[in-house]
Amino acid sequence: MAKNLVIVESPAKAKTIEGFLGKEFLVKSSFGHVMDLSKKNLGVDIENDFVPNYEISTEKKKVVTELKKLASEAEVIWLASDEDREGEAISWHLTNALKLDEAKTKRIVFHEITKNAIQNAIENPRSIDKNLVDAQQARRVLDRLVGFELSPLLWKKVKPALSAGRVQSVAVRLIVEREEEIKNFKTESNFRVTALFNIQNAKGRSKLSAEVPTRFKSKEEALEFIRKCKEAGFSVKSVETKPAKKSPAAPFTTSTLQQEASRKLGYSVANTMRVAQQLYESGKITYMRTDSVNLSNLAMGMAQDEITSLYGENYVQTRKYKTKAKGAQEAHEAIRPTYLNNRDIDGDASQKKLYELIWKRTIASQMSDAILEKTNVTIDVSTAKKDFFAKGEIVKFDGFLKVYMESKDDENADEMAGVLPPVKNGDILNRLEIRGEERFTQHPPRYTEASLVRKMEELGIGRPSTYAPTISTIQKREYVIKEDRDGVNRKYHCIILKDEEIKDELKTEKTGFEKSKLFPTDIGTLVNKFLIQYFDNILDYNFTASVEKEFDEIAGGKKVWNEMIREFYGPFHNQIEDTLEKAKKFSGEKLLGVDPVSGKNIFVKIGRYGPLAQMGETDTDDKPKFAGLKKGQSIETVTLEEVLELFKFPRQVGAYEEEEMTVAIGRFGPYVLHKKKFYSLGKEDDPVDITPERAVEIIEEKRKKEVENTIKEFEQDVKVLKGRFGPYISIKKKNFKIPKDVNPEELTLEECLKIAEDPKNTPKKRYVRKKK
DNA sequence: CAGTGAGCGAGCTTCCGCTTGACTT
Repeated sequence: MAKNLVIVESPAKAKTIEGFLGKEFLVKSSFGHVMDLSKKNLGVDIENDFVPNYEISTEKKKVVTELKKLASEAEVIWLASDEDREGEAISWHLTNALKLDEAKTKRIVFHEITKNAIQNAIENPRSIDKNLVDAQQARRVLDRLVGFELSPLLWKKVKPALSAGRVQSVAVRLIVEREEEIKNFKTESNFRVTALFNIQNAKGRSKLSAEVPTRFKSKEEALEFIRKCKEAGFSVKSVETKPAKKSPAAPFTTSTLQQEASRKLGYSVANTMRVAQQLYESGKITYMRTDSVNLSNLAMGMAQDEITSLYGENYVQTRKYKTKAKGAQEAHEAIRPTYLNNRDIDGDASQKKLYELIWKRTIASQMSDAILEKTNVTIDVSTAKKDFFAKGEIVKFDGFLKVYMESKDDENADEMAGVLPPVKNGDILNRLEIRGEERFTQHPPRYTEASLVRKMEELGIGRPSTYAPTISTIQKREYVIKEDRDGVNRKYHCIILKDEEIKDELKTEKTGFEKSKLFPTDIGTLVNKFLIQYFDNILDYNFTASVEKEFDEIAGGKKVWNEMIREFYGPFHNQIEDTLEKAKKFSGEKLLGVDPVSGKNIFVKIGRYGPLAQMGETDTDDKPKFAGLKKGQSIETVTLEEVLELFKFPRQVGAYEEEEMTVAIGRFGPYVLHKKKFYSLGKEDDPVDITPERAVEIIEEKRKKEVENTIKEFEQDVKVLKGRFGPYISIKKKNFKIPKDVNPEELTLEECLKIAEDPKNTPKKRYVRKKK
């Protein structure tokens, strides 16, 4: 029996550490928090100093039982959860849940998983820092109070099953406000004049491209300048060179890994985390949920060796990076390969790609600066005051650029200047072509998942472990949708001077194309408007920062946690009560126009099931007619014509097999109804003008699929079917799983009925959210 | 998945952070 029980948060970490500690130590994991506020109710006793009602989380009962048993058998229990607010609380909850004897219990912390660090920790135990625990309790209780009082208010005033919280509501706000900025953005155009020159000097003949650094406000101004260029002579007025350097980016944190994997590999935030988890579990990288840019001395040594052997000593420049993130807790190392001499790994393609990215970023972070030389050439135009400029950049020493270059969100923000041909003062240039192109100002970019994470980190909102879940929550609640949008064609003017001729052309370019961007939905916009109107203090971008400051004071022993909560809750709860009383139902109703046939008003608004159109008033005797908006339509942009189309459903499209086919638009999109069965229309089908032939085709397609998915069919209501999770038995629309040792091909009717009777094969009545 | 929408009212939804598998129709 082991004398010592060490408890860490993650099982992968437990495995590693056990190797360092030897036989006397058993290392186990708590799998994160084991206790949390009661899920059934508020979980906080408002009347009684906000005493939290903690429960052992249902999914943690098993591990708690096991740890309790092991703890009772051990002589010393070492609580080795992370050294941050949450980690301290985990240790404290463990002492309570496992009923640990204080005399036998020691709290230890380490920042890196090395033998030295861990042995050092064992030699320097401490006790649980109750102030830090209290800071966590304040954080937890505040989030619960905000979430569980705001959400029910939304159910009453806006729509059921909505949610609000300190983090998610601000994330939605960012996206809604960015969309407003874009809507209000006035595009302006100006003219950019560029030139291509021929240059002949002692060093030979070459080409040089240059541009006028200031833009021309109008076509006339650009044209006037280009006319002058037609008669002008061009010569080099000055050549300036100056040294410059570039430094590598810091090693990855969760947030920067998500951003780079998104830009360079096109991964979603959730995908990045899934793949990183796999790499972590197989021991290939260090922990992937971290806000630290710090590398251990061990890692820096490994990097130094690897860089020396691959590129030579002059490429090594070890560096310690400092975090810039607000509220960083730095309980872990930066994300890096466990062994830096492994340049590639075994694994699937996505693991290999992500690993390579992490390897490059880590190695580059310990490499020399790149030494550059920047050159600016000014070209005089003999007939005009304005000059042309050419910018060049040469790499004198590549340094870290040999391995890795961080990418940017805005691809054309910083165009890499190329290499310039050799030029000197007084060189004469011959113009080949001069162009004046109309350019447009651009609205601020929409957020991607990854750029939203970066913004949240900048505001100190959310933690590495919650970035991905938060982004998924706001999409699940349908506050925000991630999608592509087609661009539109835009005409622009282009003036070209070639030889002695000036041409004015009208060209076309595609603009506004969006790929995997976050757009607010009608519901997101409405909920945000409601929250801003009544709870601007909670939605304030600085709310988290200001409560964090108070949590720090609690952690420092300068404040008592439930007094802080009391000061917050009093006014907050009054706000809730006030809003409950004063705010009317918030539906975002908008009068769109009048139905030309009936003369009734047509409104659009948010209903119980989402955006809808309404014909007629609700407060008259005549019942109004309703129609849900189609997917992709929005209250903001839908037109009267489009809404009138919606009221044409359900419509008959003809008969098939002597029964009517009806097309309508339901909760899950347009469908054909035939013999009481539903057939969803395809993406390319337009329900307005679908032909009877196409409707029949859709019906037949689905029937064919059903046949393909049927393994066996007994009586009409007893079937063995192929599903998403393998074969199953369907009896009168109820589904039953097939035991593993049964071959579904060989099932008989009696066996099926018998399986259906066995209670362990019946589907669990688990609550499943209807929203995807 | 299920094809609604007024109003009535029962009974449901909900937060953030720390961790992974078990399980789904």
